Amino acid sequence: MQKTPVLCVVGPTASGKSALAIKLAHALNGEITNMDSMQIYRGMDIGTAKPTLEERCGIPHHLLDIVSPFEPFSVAQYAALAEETLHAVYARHKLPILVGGTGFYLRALTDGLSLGGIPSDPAMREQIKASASTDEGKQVLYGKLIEADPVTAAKLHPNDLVRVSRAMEVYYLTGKPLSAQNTAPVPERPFSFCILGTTLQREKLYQKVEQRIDAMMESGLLEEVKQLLEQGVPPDAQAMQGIGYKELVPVLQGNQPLDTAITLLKRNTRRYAKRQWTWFNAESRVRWLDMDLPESTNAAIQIAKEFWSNNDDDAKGGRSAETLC
RNA sequence: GCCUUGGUAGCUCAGUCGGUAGAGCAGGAGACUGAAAAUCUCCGUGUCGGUGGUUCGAUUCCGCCCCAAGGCA
Repeated sequence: MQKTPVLCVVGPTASGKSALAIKLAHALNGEITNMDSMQIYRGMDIGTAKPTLEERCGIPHHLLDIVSPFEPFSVAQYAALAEETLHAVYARHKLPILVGGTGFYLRALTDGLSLGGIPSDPAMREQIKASASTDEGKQVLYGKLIEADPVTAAKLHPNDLVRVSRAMEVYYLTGKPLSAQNTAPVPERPFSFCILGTTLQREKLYQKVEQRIDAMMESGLLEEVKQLLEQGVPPDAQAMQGIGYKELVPVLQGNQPLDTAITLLKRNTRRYAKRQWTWFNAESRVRWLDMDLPESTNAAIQIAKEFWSNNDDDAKGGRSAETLC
């Protein structure tokens, strides 16, 4: 079976993924699919640095604005939607370009995580969360996991409430431990990936992060957060845990001075970038490009062209990078 | 010019009744199977301002010098 070629652009936040992706799409007749866990949400534009219509330059962008900020969302949902989208783009003889900084989503696609088919249960989560609201509660919960699923428990730290909770959730829902769920071998992937990583020197990236956040504030990030709250999006909604949102909510509630919140926002973004580096550095297939070097864009286009022509006989040369809007 | 108080980790500071030092923040490294921008783990050597002296031994006590803040002229 013919595999669907997928060009990926990954990397830490503010390293120039979106801009590079748009150039690649132009040069290679591609369409972009979002791989960012926050840009999927509607009404969250400034804080997620979602490319504006103008920035999209007429390139079709998929999987942006597909979820209401009231709704939770998961990797499994993402993987299903993304697979469908990537195949559909390819069926149109366009190059599918996957862009975003969510490493977990990438892995779900590249490795075909056997996610087990047990969706989350909000009520169950609520209950588990309540039971673990204290330190003792956490210990008790972890103790239960040791009994129910020692294999998973051994892999998790007792403090990692999110994962301990999920393991218990699966156990309560199915009566079977999480570690016994995903035993089927992962089928071969219907995709062939070429992964480009955009990066910058650390200091330069951190500088760009600062500038970007100042620019976001000027563009009305506070107003955006305010609107979400006014629409009734609860502050503990999954969407509101995004960087830029969770820091500004207390400001609007009058519990935090704005300058403190901005300092926190910048720090959290730096730490996020660091986590993204950690994730993508561990992914050996990534071909890194220093976006501070002017030749990187053309190098990316070269790599992409080669990849595209090796994977699709119909690959027609698109326009050159210089003819952008 | 004189007096006072400081000068210890990138920052704010603690401490050593003389046996070469430690918190918070910042930062660094890592993990990650349906919350992933989430969640979690681990990581603290620095001419203790400089220089002489006392001492077996000084970052700690004493002298002088430099720097900073405040006060008096």
